Amino acid sequence: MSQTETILHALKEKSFFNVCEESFLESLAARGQIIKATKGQLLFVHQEEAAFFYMIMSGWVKLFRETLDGTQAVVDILPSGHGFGETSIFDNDIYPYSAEMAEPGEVIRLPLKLLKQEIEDNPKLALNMLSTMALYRKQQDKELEHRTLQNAPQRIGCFLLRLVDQNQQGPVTIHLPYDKVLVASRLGMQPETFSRALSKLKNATGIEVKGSTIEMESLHQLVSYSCSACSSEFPCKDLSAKI
Amino acid sequence: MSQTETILHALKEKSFFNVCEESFLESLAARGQIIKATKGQLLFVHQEEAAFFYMIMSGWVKLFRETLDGTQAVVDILPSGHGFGETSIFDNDIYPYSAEMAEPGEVIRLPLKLLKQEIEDNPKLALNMLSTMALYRKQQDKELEHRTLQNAPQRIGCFLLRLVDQNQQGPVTIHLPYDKVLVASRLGMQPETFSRALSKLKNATGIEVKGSTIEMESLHQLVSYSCSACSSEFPCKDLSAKI
DNA sequence: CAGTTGCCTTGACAAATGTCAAATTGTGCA
DNA sequence: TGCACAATTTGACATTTGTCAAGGCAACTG
Repeated sequence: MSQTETILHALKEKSFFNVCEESFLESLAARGQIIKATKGQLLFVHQEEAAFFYMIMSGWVKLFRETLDGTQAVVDILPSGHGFGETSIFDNDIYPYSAEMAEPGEVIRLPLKLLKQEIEDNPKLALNMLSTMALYRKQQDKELEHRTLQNAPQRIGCFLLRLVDQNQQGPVTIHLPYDKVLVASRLGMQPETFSRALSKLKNATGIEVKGSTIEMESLHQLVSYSCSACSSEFPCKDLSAKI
Repeated sequence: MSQTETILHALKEKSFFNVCEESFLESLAARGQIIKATKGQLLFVHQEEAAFFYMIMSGWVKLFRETLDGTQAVVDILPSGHGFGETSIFDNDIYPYSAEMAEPGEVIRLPLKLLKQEIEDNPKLALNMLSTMALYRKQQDKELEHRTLQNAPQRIGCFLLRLVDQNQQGPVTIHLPYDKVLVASRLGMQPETFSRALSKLKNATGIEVKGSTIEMESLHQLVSYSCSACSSEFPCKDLSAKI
């Protein structure tokens, strides 16, 4: 399969684009590039002029901002299937954060101008984008709430719950999707705090921690520990916002 | 002026609606209500079905969520001129937070269905809404960043800077727009922490604090203290996102 | 297999923030 | 004016989180 065909295939998989003509997707795919990126590779930098938006084929992407002295605030860590960088269309074509590969993988790079034009020309796509942004906004609101209401062990518990099918009964095994250091930054805490908070969570809920694998009798233990400090009842209905 | 005329006038003032036909605004206004609300009055509750969106005529509105035990997380505190509740259109017609008057005032209540229909029918309005949401999202991202990178005194300094014209030279006087308790909650800290953090800020930057009035020789003192722990350089270009 | 490296954990301590109670100040009203 | 009430500040202390340094563990390399 040619690179363009691969991209076209990926675009068609996204329900976000299911309101677009085939011809548009073809011209978009023709102008796209697949980028194989190593761990830590920078994709773009905060405040830079935004010429592309991205879709993740594999690996994890960290979105972050940093101060002059290099301290980072992680905005999000996105999995395969997600898109990012597209909001710059409505923000003066400036990236609102930096992006780098947190785990090696491949991303598709697509010209933002084409998407912008299509959103202006195709009202249905604009509506899709509104839905996407509303969902993402809700998630970020919840993130902020968690930083206010939940302490470190509770945030970890909530993070774990979001990794699994929340309706499953009985024993559960969870694998951390990436480095503990990265999880820590994702949750807005230091690696040391993460390590200690995970121990506390273990003592409080009886979960088993072996390296990056976590096991428990049932989700219930985590739920009562973490969700009590959250405004949403379990099960959490928030899905991931995807482009 | 009749109530409907008052509402129509308010709608026409918003650039958000400048892409709409007069006839739409008239029918929207005809279905609107002006609500005079006392301090603390609840406008709607988190998770409730969303039938209306709102525009603030006067007073301040607090958006928040709370856990079962009543602990609150303040999402935002909005000034006169702002709209809220409209994102429910893209979120299953459910309010993503509760809203109450933080200071007495008047709000306009408008049927969400009409707006929803118009956004679906009028692509330009959809684009306006995308811009609004992108701006709001950026602000919330920055809020999250601040909670991560700035300590309490720095967050207060940043809050103060956002209250004034950032380009003015020389002496500056700032009035806190609402209760210190409310400012504290807006910044995600306890009232006691706010009080002490304000003292620290005073010692660190030499600002003068008299009740809810704050004076300083120049903004520069605040800038170097607060903006060093932020990813954006001063002056901050972020305006308020308004419907 | 030993050495190296990176990731993670632990200890010791410091700093920031929260909690509870009490003191103080400010404000509106009788 | 002076009381009553709300808002704010302060003190004392607990808890949480950060910081720096050291140690342990596991994977990788030569």
